[in-house]
Amino acid sequence: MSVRHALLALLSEGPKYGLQLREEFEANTGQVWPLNVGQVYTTLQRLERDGLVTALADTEELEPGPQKAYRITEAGAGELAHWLRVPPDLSTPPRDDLVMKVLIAVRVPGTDMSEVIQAHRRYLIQLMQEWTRLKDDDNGNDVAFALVVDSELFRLDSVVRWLDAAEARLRRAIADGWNPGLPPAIRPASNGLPTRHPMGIRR
Amino acid sequence: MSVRHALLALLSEGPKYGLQLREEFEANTGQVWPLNVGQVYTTLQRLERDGLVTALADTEELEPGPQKAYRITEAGAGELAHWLRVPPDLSTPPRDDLVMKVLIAVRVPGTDMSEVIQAHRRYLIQLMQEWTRLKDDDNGNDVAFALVVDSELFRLDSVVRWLDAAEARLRRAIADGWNPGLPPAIRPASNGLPTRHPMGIRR
DNA sequence: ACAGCCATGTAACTTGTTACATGATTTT
DNA sequence: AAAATCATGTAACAAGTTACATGGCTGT
Repeated sequence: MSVRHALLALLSEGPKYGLQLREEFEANTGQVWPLNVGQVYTTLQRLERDGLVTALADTEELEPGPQKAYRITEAGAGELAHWLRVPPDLSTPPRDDLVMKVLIAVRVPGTDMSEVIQAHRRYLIQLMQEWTRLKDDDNGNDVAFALVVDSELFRLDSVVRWLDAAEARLRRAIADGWNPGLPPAIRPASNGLPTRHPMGIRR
Repeated sequence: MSVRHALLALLSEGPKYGLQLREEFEANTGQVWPLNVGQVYTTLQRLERDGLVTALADTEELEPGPQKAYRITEAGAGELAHWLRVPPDLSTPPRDDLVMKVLIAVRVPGTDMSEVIQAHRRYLIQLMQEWTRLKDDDNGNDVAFALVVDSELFRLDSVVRWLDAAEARLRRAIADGWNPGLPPAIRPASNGLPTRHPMGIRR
């Protein structure tokens, strides 16, 4: 969702072309987040269509050759500044695959919830160890790399801690006779109330 | 990406139809993760196309009416069991919008990195407070709600801690004379080596 | 009869993916 | 001249979003 703005930001330093944008994007994220070239070109097309960017005329080419450079526009710079200033709407949290898997595992007949949790926990720990080793090897040389790896390590750590909390809570709930998927009526009765999002956003 | 498997899991309890699947999905995630109906139908079509699910014949309808129920197949149950058992490949971490924004903010001329970080930090703290209040109000009544909200709280907390660490690290780096976007040559020289992903995956 | 909900679907669009096609330039 | 790599693009698909269309059923 933010590749668009990332390209805009790189272009705010001066006119650049497709492959160059990909290279700088990947360098700027410590080579941890690959960016496929196809998306660069389609995104540039959309940016141009939306007037945030303009293709350089042949007469003002940076270098001879097949490169097709783009320059950010006034509107583009405005959009970028706005994006930097305003936090995105996070009132409906993103669906998380692993959380979903755990919530679902307890409903699927014949599934050992703890086994699912522990298998994933082991995998997460292993990943964290590998990232930590890579970070130590780099030894703070590449600031972007350190920042991106840190973000991943912080995230993985929070997932592991959630897994532990979730397992404990589920154990307790099940011991208390909680049934995750109380067989719902085929056509559940409506209570007549509009569905209300917990954060107060009416859908 | 996992709505597909979530629907498969719900269908593993017995035949169900579109709107019912959406209702149970949202109930199972504490009404925190909305699921749009259109996606339910298109996902069911893909599941049927892939042989993981079959539409019930009219002669075996659950109830008279316009509902169109689906039943999980052997292949579907197998796919579901596999998904539950095997952790997903996380060796290339997902791009995170906020991390990207910070990495980019330091490159955009005329941007106060600390201001961007602090504005987002305040917003995250506020969100965490709202979720915490909602969770307290519910008082552990809805286990699914508590688990989903916890996952969000854990995640937001890790983001806040990353923001703090990132700001400190960036301050230090800048003080040491680090320049995020050393003006790259228009056509950067290739070092001849294949781009290597940090985790060892060759792209 | 008609308003409103239940239920299924489709259209148009964005973002992202992998894979392939096509030239231009540089290297061997 | 051939091979490699630089550079731009397109096609096809998956997954997600919002919005709209269409019918059946229910309650007033």
